Amino acid sequence: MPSPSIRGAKLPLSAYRRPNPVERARFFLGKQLVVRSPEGLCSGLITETEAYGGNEDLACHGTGNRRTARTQMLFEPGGRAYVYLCYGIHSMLNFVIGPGDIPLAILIRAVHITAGQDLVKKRRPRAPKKGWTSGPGRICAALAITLADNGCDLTGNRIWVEDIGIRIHSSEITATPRIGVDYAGEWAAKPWRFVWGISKKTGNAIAPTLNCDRGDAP
DNA sequence: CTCTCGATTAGCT
DNA sequence: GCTAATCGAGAGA
Repeated sequence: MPSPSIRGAKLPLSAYRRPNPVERARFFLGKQLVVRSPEGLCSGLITETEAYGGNEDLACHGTGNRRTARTQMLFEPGGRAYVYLCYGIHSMLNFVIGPGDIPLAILIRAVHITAGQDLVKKRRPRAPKKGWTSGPGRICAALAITLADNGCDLTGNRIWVEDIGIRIHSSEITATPRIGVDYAGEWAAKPWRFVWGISKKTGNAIAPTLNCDRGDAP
C-alpha cells in the first residue's frame, strides 16, 4: 500500500483559471486529488478526465449561457468544485476553470486510490477492489463527495489537488469522445475524454507508470 | 403544476 | 445485454 505521506504541492488558484479546458483536462491527469473528511484523509491519482465548455459546447450544462440555480457555479471564476446530481443518485465532481461568466469545467471520471483505502472500503463495502473508483459516481461515493461540496474552494482544506511530481508523456494519454453525451450533436464526437493509460480490453485506465500496490509510487 | 429525462451504476437475465 | 433506482432541473402548459 502506498504511503499516505506522499504529499506534493497544493495546486494554486492559477491552475484553475485557464481558458482551455482540453489543455486542463490533460493537465490534471496524474495529479493527486485529496479529500478531507471527519473520518480522515483520502487521496487518489486522477486517471480519467473530460473537458466541458468553450463557446458552444452543447454537452456542457452551461451551453448557450444557460444560467440556472444548478449551473450558476459553472459561471463563477475558476477554483471551485461544481458538484451536481445525476440520475437522482450519483454525485459528479468537476473543477471549474473559467475566468468568470464563461462555463468551463473538468469532469473527474476516475482516480487511483493512494491513501485512505480503509475509508473507501467502508464507504463502498460491496464494490470489487478493481474499478472501485473508476467512474464519476463511484469517485464521489468513495471519497464522500456530495452535493454539499458544490462550490467548495479547491484551494481550501476540504478538497484540493496536489502535484506530486508525476510527469505524463503524451503517449500515455488516450483521447476518446466523451461518455453519455450523444445528445450533443457534433460536440459528442470531439475527443475530449482523456485516459491516463487504457486497457484495450476494458477501456479503463491502468496508470502505467504506477505500482501503488507495492508502495513504490513515484 | 406536470412531465420528461439525465456528464450513471449495480444487479439480474 | 437490460433495466430499475431516484430526484431535481428544466421546459412547457
